[in-house]
Order: sequence, then C-alpha cells, then structure tokens
Amino acid sequence: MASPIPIHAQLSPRRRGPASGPRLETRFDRRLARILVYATHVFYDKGYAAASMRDLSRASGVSLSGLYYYFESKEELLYLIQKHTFTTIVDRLRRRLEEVADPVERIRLFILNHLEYFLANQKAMKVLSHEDDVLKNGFGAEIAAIKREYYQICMELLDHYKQARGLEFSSRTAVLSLFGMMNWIYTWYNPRVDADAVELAREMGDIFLRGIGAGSAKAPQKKKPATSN
Amino acid sequence: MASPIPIHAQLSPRRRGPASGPRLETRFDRRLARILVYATHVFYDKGYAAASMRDLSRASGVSLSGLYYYFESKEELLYLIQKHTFTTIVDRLRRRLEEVADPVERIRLFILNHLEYFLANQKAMKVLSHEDDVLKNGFGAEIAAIKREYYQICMELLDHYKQARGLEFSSRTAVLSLFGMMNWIYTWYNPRVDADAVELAREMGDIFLRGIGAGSAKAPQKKKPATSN
DNA sequence: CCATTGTTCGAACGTTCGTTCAAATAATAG
DNA sequence: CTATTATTTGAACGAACGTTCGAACAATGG
Repeated sequence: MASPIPIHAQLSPRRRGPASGPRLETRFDRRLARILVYATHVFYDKGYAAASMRDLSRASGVSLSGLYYYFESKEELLYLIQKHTFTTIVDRLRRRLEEVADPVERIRLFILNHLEYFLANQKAMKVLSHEDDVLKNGFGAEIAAIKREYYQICMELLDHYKQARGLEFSSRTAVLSLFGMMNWIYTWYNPRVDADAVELAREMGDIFLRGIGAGSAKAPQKKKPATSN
Repeated sequence: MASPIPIHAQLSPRRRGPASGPRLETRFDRRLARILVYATHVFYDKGYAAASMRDLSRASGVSLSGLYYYFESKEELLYLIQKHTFTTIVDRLRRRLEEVADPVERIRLFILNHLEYFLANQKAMKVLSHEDDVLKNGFGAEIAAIKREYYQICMELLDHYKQARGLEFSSRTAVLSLFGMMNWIYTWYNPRVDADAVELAREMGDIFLRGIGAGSAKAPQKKKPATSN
C-alpha cells in the first residue's frame, strides 16, 4: 500500500499496456479490456463503493485473486474505466470539430458528440459522471485534468459564439447548465420511450442555443457593461 | 398492492415522531434531528455507501451503539434525510404557488424555489440527488412517490405554459433538461465564485424559458431569424 | 429513599471487505 | 522432451463493516 505513484509500473509480471512488443494488442490487453467491461456493468449497477471485487469476480468469471493479475487495486480499476471513457470522448470531439467552422454548428456538434457517446456507452458514462470525486491523489488529478480540458473546449466554443453574435451572458452558468442537462440523462433515459441521440441533441441544442441566443431577459435587470465571464 | 408500509412502527422503546404527547417536540425528536444533520454531512462527504456508522459516531459524538437508539438501520437514516428534505421542498413550493397565477411566473417560481432550497441546504440536496436509487422496497417506494409528485407539478406548470402560448415541444425532455440544469449544481457550485439563488434562478430561468419559448425548431437554421430582442 | 423510565455505552457478534501469496496450471521456446 | 514464462487459483490475512445486547447512567415521580 505504499508506492511512489508511478501509476502502474512494471510491478506486474511483464509488460503492461500497448508498449513495445511483438503485437500491438497483447493478449493481456484484450483480457484486461474484457474485465473492464464487466467492471463497468458492476459499478453501474451497485455504485463504486458498494460494488465488491467478489461481485466483479462473479460477473466476469475470473477468480477473485485472478483479477489482481490485471490491475493493482479497485481504485485503479475505476481509474482505467474513467480514463478510457473520457479520453475517447474528447478525442472523438477534437477530430469532429476540425471539420466544422460555424460557431453555432460547432456547439451543436459538441452536444451531439456528447449525447451520442453518452447513449452508446450509458453505463460507462454513468460511472464517469456519478463517481466523480471518489478517485484520490494521482488518479483523481489525472481525471480532473481531462475534465478541465473538456470543460475548456466547451467554454471556448461558447465564447466564440458570444463574440460572433455580440452577446452577453455568464459563460460559466451557461456551460454548466448545458453539462447539467446532458449529464443528468443517466438518471432518466429510457431507450423505449425517449428519442435517440440525434433527436435529443437537436432538442437540447434548441433549448440551449435559443436560451442563450438573445440578450438579457425582458425585465430590466443589472447592467453589465463590458466585462463578460 | 404490496404492503401497508408502516415504515417504522413502535418497535423503539417508546413513541417516535411528533405523535400524541405532552410536548409537540420531544427531546427525542430534537436529538434525532441533530443526528440527522451530522449524518447529512457524513453522507455528503463520503457518499452513503462509503460512509460508516463509525464515521457518524465520530462526527456526532454519540457512541456507535447509542445511535441505534434513534433509528433502526443505516438505510432508515438515509430515508429520514431524504424524506424530510423532499417533503419540505415540495411543501414550500405548494404554498408559494398559491400566490402566483401567471404561467411564466409560476415556472420562474418553481426554479427559484428549487434553487433557493438547493443552495441553502446544499449537503442535504446532494444526498437526495446523488443517492437517488439506493433505497429499496418500502423506503425507496416512498421517496420515489414524492419524486414523481414533484416531477408532476413541474410538468403541469409547463403544460399550462404551453397551452397558454400555443407552443409545441417535448415536455418530457424540457422538464428533465430543467431538472438536469438545476440538480447538477451540486457538482460545481462555489459560493465564493457563483451568484446567489435569486440571480442563478434568473439566469437559468432565462435559458430555459427562452429555450422553450419559441416555436418548434424543425427548419434547418443557417441564419438567425430576424426576431427582434 | 426506592422504583421506573429514558438514554448511553463498551464490548462483542458474525459477515464481508480488499488484498496477498504460494502453489498449480497453461502456453511457449529451445 | 525440458525449461521458462505467463496466467489462474484456493485459501487465507487483518481490517472494517452494520448491528446487537446487557449493563450502566441520568432523570423523574412517588
């Protein structure tokens, strides 16, 4: 229980991760990935804290001690899930944003990308959203950094939009409201009742873009001269 | 019909709750209420599953076994917190809604009531929002019923507004988006940085009402329509 | 004073937790 | 084949968990 925080060094028998090796994806990696899928299901169902390694052992068919051949602790397990999920969604977003220039369309793309991935990987996204601040120290810092990056992208999209339209509103409240709308989905979404990602992205995009689209509200309120944010 | 749901009968030494008695608020009730406050803090910090009765014992200064004089299980503890929090917010809302008739103002009042209570009781509201589906059977059913009631009120407010303005949009998506905006707050709100409840309610009210205010957005938009304001 | 009732507590119960480890098995190379 | 490495496991560890229980303490009324 006392490590100098190299995350997961070569403490395990042999090479870990897709480093230098004969194959790009080793048997080890494939097996680990499979376990991570089961772990995602278990954490989704019971929550990280209430889920036990024995639950995962039962679900995955791997013996309790056998699991520890693939990772060093339950906490690293959560970290691996969150890291993979979050980096995937950010990478996808970056790639798709390269092909769109219009500020409005870029925001709509952000929403669409988020919801598409959210609904296609609902369990992983709940584990990411719900177990937000359970990781500590190194693990927690790394996930927090990705989160900040993702938030920053959205903030920039919004600021460009504001600038292009000469609007004034609190970007922080707007961005966080948007995240709230989108991330809350895991508490209510039912594929039998609710629309798919494209339709949902359109609806939420409408609400959000229209919501921030015009000037300040009808009633005379505080005057905010120039400084935004 | 499952069970008559007596929740917690008179299994405890003597009378429980503010039933018939010499005083309206017994010493027992006051002491229990104090423990519930500590429990709220503990659940807020560590999450329900990860928080232990020993944590609560330490925080409250009551011995581990002494706690069980006031409730029968950890689960009932969470139930008591959630029940009190939820019924209070609904009761307050009902009372305030009686004094407002205008459909728009009623929606704004709903948002304000929610945010005021949310920020004034942030820890309890996180425990309510975050530990959403951990209560089982009788306890879970009772909280779920209040939740449905609260949701229903919001839905009716929105439907009246739709009818009054002749609008068309998915009430379900709209209501759940609004809840998402509001409930997500517990993940980011910082009283040193963010505005107070009144201001926040105005901002979110603007986004939401404007967002649903115009006609349905079926037409693909390239340019912003020339609506003034 | 005693008797009664309401309240608190230390100590322990049985269970489950995350994790370890030496030994056993499967796969691979020489 | 044998030797080496990669993978899997049963059994067990100490710690922590929620909960129980009988004794002790405090308050009150006779």
